[in-house]
Amino acid sequence: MKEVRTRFAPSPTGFMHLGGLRTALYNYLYAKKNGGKFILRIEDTDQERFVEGATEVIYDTLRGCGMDWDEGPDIGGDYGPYVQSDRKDMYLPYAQQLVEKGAAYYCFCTKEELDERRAACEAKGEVFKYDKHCLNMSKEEVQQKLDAGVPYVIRLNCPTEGETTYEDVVFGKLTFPNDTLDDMVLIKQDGMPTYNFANVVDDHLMGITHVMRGMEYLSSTPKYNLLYNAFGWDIPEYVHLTTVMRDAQHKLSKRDGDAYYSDFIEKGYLKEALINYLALVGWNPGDDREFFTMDELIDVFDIHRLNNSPGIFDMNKLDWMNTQYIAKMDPEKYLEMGTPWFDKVLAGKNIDYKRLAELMQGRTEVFNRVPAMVEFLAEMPEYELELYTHKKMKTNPEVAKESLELVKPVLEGIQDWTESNLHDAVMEAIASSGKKNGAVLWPLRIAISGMASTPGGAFEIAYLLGREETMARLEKSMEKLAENA
RNA sequence: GGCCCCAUGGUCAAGCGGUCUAAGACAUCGCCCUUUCACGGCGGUAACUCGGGUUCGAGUCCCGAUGGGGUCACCA
Repeated sequence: MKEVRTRFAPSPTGFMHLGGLRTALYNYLYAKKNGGKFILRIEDTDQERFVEGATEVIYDTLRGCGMDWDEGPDIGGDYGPYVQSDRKDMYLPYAQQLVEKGAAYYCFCTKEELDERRAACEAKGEVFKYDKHCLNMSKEEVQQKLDAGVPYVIRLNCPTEGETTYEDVVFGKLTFPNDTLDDMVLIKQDGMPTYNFANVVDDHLMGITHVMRGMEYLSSTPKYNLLYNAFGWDIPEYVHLTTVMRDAQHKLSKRDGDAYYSDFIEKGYLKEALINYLALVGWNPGDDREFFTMDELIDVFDIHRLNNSPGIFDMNKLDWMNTQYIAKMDPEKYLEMGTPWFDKVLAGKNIDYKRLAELMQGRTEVFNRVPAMVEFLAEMPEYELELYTHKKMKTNPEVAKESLELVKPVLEGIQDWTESNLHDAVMEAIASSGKKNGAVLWPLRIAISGMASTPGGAFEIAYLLGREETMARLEKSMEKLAENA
């Protein structure tokens, strides 16, 4: 059996779209699953779009996610170069070969002429298709123009009758009427190949066996096949992937800040969670498992379980999955990742980050939500007296006042300000007072945090705050209670 | 608009003619646990787009309608 060779062929835009990342992932998984090769090729035939540092973004993202390529621009390989602009001289001869075979032809129509004809067509509400105007030019006439240096493009000569059928792994048999096929340009006026042409030539030259790409290429694939056939090359297996959507009618988009890998990383999503979730949009293992490491994905990945209907990228589920990954991560790693987020609001506050991290790890959904959750430690927030009212805890401002009066001297008597000392002393006082735990602990926590919910109970918060700050906050809250009594 | 693709709960989805009075997960709701929140546990609400066929039998096959998406560049 032939070695499986897949490829990821992004154009360097400076950003990695999640849809693209998923395409890369599936290509990677399939290659690894079959002991094949995963190739990275940069498609930069459009010189006007060149973006500085864009290839690095691609490298960093793929490597960061654990998708190492076997051949690529930076590491080479037997089929290089792997950057299309470095291969630009390779394409014209292939196009000329097609012209000789009669499968393609020179076209001297100018852009302006074409635009005019296109506009006229649209005005009549018709679909514009190149009319093969230059197809029947005599050989001599063509040569004459070529010799005279008249600018030209080379076009594919598509059939106008019949239909083309091909097989796609996820969509099955696909049939297109030939009269909808446009004579696409193969070589542009500047001598560079078009994306479509370079793609076919490169895929063949690089021995790509499985072409996995977005389904937006579904309807141009018949033209690709025309090319393969004209050259007498083997047609690769096609695996068209559905679109990753934001909702039923929109793709993930740049505008909403939810399209790029970097957007998510900056918000504090873990790349492992992102990859894991992304793998599940449009594919499933056939059983109930949802958590996978890269190696596990390689193990279970099956190209035949790819879905053929578009999937919506569910932020809710991503959040949930991210929460799970964070909860399971190494505590030291959490501390390391969480520290910059703590620093945003707690820098210079002398808070025990290690303890804070322990308390926060199980409550963190996405790191960018961390600062808002811990900010109260830096400064006591303004709060409403209503916070003291909690039916289940059997407390209200009245009860709170009493409870705090009970607890204050106890706290003052604690020598060594540790959580367990705090706990033991206060619990003992509560027990001997005959009060309910909640009726004391809820008010205490409110009094020193000003928050309905905090990343820990009264003792944890008191510990984090330290003795001095805790007592200061407590006294202030007691005054507030007294004033409003 | 032409052509192409798609169609199970709010979302991801299992299902590949009978075992579907349709699995699981997220979200949502309720209860339990608990010094808050969260975690966790238990339970609930919630779907085969519609209409024709084919068949003894259809979520599963066919046709049509509807809805959604894609594509129609000397962009990739």
